Amino acid sequence: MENYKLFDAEMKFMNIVWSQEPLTTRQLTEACQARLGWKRTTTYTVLKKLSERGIVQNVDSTVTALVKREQVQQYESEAVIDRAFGGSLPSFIAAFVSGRSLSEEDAQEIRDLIDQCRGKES
Amino acid sequence: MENYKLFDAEMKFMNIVWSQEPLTTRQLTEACQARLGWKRTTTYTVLKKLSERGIVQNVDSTVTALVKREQVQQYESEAVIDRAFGGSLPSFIAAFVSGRSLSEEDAQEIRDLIDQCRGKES
DNA sequence: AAATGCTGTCTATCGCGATAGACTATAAAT
DNA sequence: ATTTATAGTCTATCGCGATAGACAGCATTT
Repeated sequence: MENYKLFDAEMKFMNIVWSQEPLTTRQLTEACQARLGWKRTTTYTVLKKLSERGIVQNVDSTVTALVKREQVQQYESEAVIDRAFGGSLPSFIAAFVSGRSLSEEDAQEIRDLIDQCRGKES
Repeated sequence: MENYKLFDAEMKFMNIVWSQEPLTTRQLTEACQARLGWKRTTTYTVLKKLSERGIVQNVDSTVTALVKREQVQQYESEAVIDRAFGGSLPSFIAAFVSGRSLSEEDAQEIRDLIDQCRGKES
């Protein structure tokens, strides 16, 4: 638990892990081959790197995530908002929806999130 | 107008340009020195790169942005949501607000954005 | 004219992410 | 025991972002 920053290749890799875990290293290399076009050893290289960082685990050829998708997403959301939006969530949302329209489902879900988030601090 | 992707150093640079434009190259190198610790030539290198990509302009030692902050923000918001949130804005917002609370101003601003975004398509 | 100063470019170094080939270890099959 | 297959590591290459030093062009100053 330190650095949840994932680089592009790592993020693609983790998206596969999260959506299919637990999975064997064999399944993993095959999935990375099929979906990302990676060679077997490339998958192992990334796997090793992420294992050392405590993001995933490989025990007896079974790979599982140690860090939840939500944790990485929390990091990512904060990072981009700091980096390009001066820390403002409304700025981010304004940018995303500009020229785009939301489905009623998404709109409602967002309203709920906002309402639910209010009214629980000093 | 093709690729609005800005790398970290470029984003920091552009944040200075956007917030102070128009500015002379001298002012720019000084601002980058003060705020980013960059040497003069580093600023020029980045400036050149971004000029070639049509992001900024340097005419008679006066630097101005050719691409608006909003355009880059639009790109950034879309990129991160694709990359890590499966294209879902609600997922992004949920991640960002988790464990955090919003000011009433931000909350209201977001509600307005969402409402305003609704009801303008088929 | 020589020296100084400022604008701007060119080239180089460093680190590192992305990718993969060569190789080792071990177990199973013949 | 030897071959074959599978798991995993180590090392290497490539590209490129980040950073900056050396240098050239051109005014202005002395």
